Amino acid sequence: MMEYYQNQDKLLVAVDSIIFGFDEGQHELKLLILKRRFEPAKGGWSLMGGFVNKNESVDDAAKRIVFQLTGLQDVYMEQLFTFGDVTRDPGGRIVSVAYYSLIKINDYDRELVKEHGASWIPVSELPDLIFDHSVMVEKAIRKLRIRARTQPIGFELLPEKFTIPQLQGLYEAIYQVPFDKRNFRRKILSMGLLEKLDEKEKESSRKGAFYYRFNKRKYKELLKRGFNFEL
Amino acid sequence: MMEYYQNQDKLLVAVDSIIFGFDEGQHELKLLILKRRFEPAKGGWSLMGGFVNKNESVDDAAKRIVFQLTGLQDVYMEQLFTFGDVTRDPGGRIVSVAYYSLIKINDYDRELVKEHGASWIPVSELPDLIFDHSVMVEKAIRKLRIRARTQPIGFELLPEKFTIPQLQGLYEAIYQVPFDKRNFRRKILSMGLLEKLDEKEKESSRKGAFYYRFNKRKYKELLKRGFNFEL
DNA sequence: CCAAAAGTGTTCATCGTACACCCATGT
DNA sequence: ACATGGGTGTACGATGAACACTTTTGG
Repeated sequence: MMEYYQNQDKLLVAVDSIIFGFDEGQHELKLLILKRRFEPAKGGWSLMGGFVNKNESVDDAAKRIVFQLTGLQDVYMEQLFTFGDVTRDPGGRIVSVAYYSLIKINDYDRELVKEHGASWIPVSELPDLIFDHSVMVEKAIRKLRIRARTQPIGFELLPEKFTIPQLQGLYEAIYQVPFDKRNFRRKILSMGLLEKLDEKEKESSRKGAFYYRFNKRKYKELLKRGFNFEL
Repeated sequence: MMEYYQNQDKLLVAVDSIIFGFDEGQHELKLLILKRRFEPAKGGWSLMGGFVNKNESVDDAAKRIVFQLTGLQDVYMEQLFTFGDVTRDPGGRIVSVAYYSLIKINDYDRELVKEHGASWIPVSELPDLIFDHSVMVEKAIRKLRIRARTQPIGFELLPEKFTIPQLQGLYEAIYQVPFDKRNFRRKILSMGLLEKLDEKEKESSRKGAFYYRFNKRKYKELLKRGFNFEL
């Protein structure tokens, strides 16, 4: 590639990843954070991060970081914000592009997570994080809430087949408030985006709850016609 | 500053600025763009941009860019998105953080704008822009619309005193749809954020329209009590 | 037969939307 | 007196919120 733009400062560009997971059993939204193994701030709780390489897009770097920690590819991931204060990292001048991603909490590679010294922590019990990472997390939660109301991204945190009560539990975990189950069911079904299956989930109740499946095709169709999802 | 993090790639980091202005007379939202004076893509229509210096925050760089072109400080400005594809700029590997800002279209420094070869173009008549700048602009318009409905940022594009019809014209320019004036007036006044003044604006009609002023103090108070603005 | 979660309808208040006429004034 | 934009009220339908009982079935 030709190089124009001489004599300009070059900076370290990093990616930090806010990885949300949902724990069906415990009705909680969790975050994957790790103990830092190097200076500065060695031993502090931190988000998973890494530097963007010269021949790699920032998006790809973010995917790589999540893959390194969880072994997962094709995860829902969205750019959050870029943090560019001069002194945000005492180890050097680093511009950090933060991403958040959603993973099904039972899918990840436990070995990789253990190797990196990472743990799942409920978002309501997070310790202080290094540098500006706590700010990143707060911002991510706010954005996640808006997105979950506005687009059906919450579904990414559940298995392909899920029950209405599970879905409701997920939304309650994201918003930290209880919903009325009649209203919730009516609203979500009235959009016509869920297919009822014949099968029942029988773990969590005697009666059993019917499984549903999200109809992605139909969702895309409706989008084209100006539909907008709103919980 | 100690330098940890050796042997990592450093990249050029740029800021690109999407500068919106509102033309009261013409009921149009305009964008400030310029003809590029250097390679690559010399002569193409471009956003105002520049590189982030080592000892300058990314936010400060964005403010600097807007100041260089318009002579304005303390402008409403918000980070839009970071564009990080490897080949987005054929002149080199550049990560660009895009910002958008709103200015009162009669405030800017005409000399500076002329020096830079910049022009105000209605958003509905934009030419093709270089690189990924058109994508940036589309994204900015989408975000501006959401923000304007959700936060009273539109007010930044009007003088301190404005009339209800002016405000409505602004929103119509942002959304490119007409609103019912009775409903608009009712809704905006029902929030209790506008103070009616005794003075009338007499340019645009025989009868004259009362001036109003946005009450920032009251807005912040309401925000604390969980109020949320929604047009 | 009982505990535990799934599932189901109705009422009411609120809000958004559609809609048409009078007012004030400068020329 | 008339043209121009400013200003006002009401009726109707849609939507969101509150609320309690029946069903199923494993133990």
